Amino acid sequence: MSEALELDVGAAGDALNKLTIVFDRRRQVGDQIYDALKKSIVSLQLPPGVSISENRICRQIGVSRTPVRAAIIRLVEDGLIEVFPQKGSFVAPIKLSAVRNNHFTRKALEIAVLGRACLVWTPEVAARSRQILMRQAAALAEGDLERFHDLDEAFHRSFCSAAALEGVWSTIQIAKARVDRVHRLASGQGRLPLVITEHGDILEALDVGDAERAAERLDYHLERAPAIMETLLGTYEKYFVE
Amino acid sequence: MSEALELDVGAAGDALNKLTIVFDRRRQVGDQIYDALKKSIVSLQLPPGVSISENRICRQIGVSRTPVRAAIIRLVEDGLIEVFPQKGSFVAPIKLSAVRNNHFTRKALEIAVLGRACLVWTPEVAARSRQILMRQAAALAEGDLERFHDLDEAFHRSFCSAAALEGVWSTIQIAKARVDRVHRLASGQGRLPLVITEHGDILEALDVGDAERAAERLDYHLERAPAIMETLLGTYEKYFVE
DNA sequence: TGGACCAAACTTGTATACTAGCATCCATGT
DNA sequence: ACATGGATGCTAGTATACAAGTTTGGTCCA
Repeated sequence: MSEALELDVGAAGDALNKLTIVFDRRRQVGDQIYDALKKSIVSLQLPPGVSISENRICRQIGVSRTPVRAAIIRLVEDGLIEVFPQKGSFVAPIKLSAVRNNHFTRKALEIAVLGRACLVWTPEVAARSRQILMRQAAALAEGDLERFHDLDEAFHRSFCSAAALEGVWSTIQIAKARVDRVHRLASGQGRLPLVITEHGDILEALDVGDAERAAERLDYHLERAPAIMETLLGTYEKYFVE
Repeated sequence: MSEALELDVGAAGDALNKLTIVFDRRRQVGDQIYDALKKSIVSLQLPPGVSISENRICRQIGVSRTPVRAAIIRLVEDGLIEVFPQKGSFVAPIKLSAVRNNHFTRKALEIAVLGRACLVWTPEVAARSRQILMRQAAALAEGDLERFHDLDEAFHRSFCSAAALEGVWSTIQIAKARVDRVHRLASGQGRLPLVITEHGDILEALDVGDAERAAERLDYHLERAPAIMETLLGTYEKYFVE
């Protein structure tokens, strides 16, 4: 049993951003709010600076403040929301220093995982990654950006599965969440087809067992977003700090 | 203004574990409870399996359930507490798979950071790390284990400062928290003086600019705890799962 | 003595009420 | 006109009350 609710989260004076939450009574309310808010923030549907008033949100989706607060606590931990006691809670700006640090973190971990994956790279696991890549290409062709990003995540995650290091993914995911908004901004530049190409390059290197080249290709792939970021600083000045 | 309170957190039937919280009215209650609980869990003062009843804790330290819940939410995120709805909350057992994954994570990140630190290794930053090491040796000589572990953390963290990657430390810290209990168990084996030696080895390699050897020494240093863990599985069987 | 059942005492999840700090705006006084 | 002070309504932090499910322990009966 589930019901759809619509959440208006527009900041005063800003354009209204609508966030739809489909409630599933079996899952805890707090978890669902967390997922919905996180997705909206990472996808920039809730841009940096927007007010996340506990009262307004809980009124609009018809629950109490308690589960909303639980979700916000976790999002603060994720670095996606900033809370100023007695003043308000806001979608965190994109901190340049945090982007640098978490980009480093993500790259170091993904490259390390890739090294392990290369050691156990078999046609079976290769097929799994390649299938995700093909679905990602299809999503791009259909213009389904949300699915594109979901499959992008699945692709990178597949190396963790291959290396039997699934638990490392949760850490990568946290670092990734802190830099993903930059990727989203960068993806507005029509470079999405290159993502498919670069993913393919990584798989090719793995297929021939060239760990070094695979790592180099992954490095290159991940390094392009920060480079593009520099060019975005002017356009989206409001989103960034430091 | 602050006041000291004592918290009995003994599980039914177990020996009582006392946790003292010194409240500082300027800081938020939830944050202080989080710090206190985290420290007690990581230090094994609150061993795996112990019940963390929200009601009992909030009654004993004289606050409401709300800030206690806030702390628990964050500790769940850290993997240190498990919550079973309508059943109870307990100090999480040490999951072998999680230890493996987070050990991998921590090692990959610390080695990557060390590589960067080596590039900018100057006598000044070397002196900072070496001073921490000396204080750690002093803490060991005095038998102050708590300070020993605090300074151990400071030592590892100093490489992040040196590499201007302070933000990476927060990620390392999370992974570290998930494996630290193993280190604590292993430290009961009288190998603490070796920690000082190994830390010194890393600094020596950095001093001569040998990045590869520094990484190798760090790898060796971090790798010994999991090795010892195998021998502890029998003794502390109750603490582990999977 | 053993088993079944029920009640009471727990657990966490959620809702509501209250507190204290901060911002804004309007009224008042100079 | 301008500055100041205060009422008002916002914020998050904390406290309390209620709901719903689980465990436990004891009692009653066979």
